[in-house]
Amino acid sequence: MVRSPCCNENNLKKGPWTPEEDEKLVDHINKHGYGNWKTLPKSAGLNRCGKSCRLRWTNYLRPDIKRGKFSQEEERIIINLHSVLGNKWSKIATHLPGRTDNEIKNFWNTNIRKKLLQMGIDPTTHKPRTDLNHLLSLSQLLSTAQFGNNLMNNPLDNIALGRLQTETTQLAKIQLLQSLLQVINSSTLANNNGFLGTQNVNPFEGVVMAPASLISSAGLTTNDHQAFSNLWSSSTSMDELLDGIEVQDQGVIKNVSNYNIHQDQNTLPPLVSVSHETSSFRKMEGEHLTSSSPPESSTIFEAWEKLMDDETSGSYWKDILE
DNA sequence: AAAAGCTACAACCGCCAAAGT
DNA sequence: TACTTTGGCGGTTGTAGCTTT
Repeated sequence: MVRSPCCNENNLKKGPWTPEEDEKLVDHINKHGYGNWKTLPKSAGLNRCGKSCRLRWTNYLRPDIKRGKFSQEEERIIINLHSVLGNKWSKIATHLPGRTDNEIKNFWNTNIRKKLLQMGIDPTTHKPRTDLNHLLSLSQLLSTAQFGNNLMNNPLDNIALGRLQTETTQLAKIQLLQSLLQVINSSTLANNNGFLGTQNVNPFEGVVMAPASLISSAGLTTNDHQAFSNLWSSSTSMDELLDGIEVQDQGVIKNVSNYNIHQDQNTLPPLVSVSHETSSFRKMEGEHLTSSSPPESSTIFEAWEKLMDDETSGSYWKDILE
């Protein structure tokens, strides 16, 4: 049986609610409660369907609704719960007093989802994105890097082109690094925002989880993961970090320095503690986090932005862009 | 100053499950 | 047991207000 939408019955009003309608609804519910939504509009003197009244009440007029911006704590809770529950907005809402499922859903779609996508995280699975669009950006930057390198083989090569090549390669190198950071960040986000509260995780878990095509196109081998891990934790500045990465002719990572540490080939790549006493992540996040407190989600989201704001790396970017 | 584009959010739609008859 | 009603949920749309060009 196909039912016609209730709001189409008897030319009932649709669209935005007026203050007068709100007042009628609130007055009626305050006096009589809301036992039957079907009959409520008529007895309240509203030309609306019961469903519309219920939505208006539960999503907007209810006295216990908390309005205003979501706090970072609320944002963290939403991400945590979403990673477990998925798009079960009503269930998520039960953990956030005063917030409605609709409000949380909107907040997710307009804010969190975009942030996760920008970080290279699939908002559905909470894992590094494997879709074509994301990989496309990587392949594009690899092409750019290759373009820069091809100039070197051109007989018309000159000083200007050489400079262009150097800068293009450098930019590609940074962008490759950014892609890696996205993967690493997303892994760290998943680990730290999960319920496990893991203190010691391998930041390269995400790299392992990343699509093989991305890894191979970036020229990363297992040894590179290890080397990059070492380089990452030992670098004290963006320059130092970038200096450790050598880009190959084809624009892929040719070599990552700092192979000297952990060269026991019979062991797995070393875990890098996210306590970050010595890591660049720690440096990026500043000193406001204690090693015992779990990192806030905001710091994960903002990690790259902070890296860009960093005096050294920020000017580095500025130089490149200029 | 105006048009176009973007963002946030209220509201609607259609489906589903539980309760009622 | 079958059918109907009702409430709830998640996806989607419409639009007001803001920002950018």
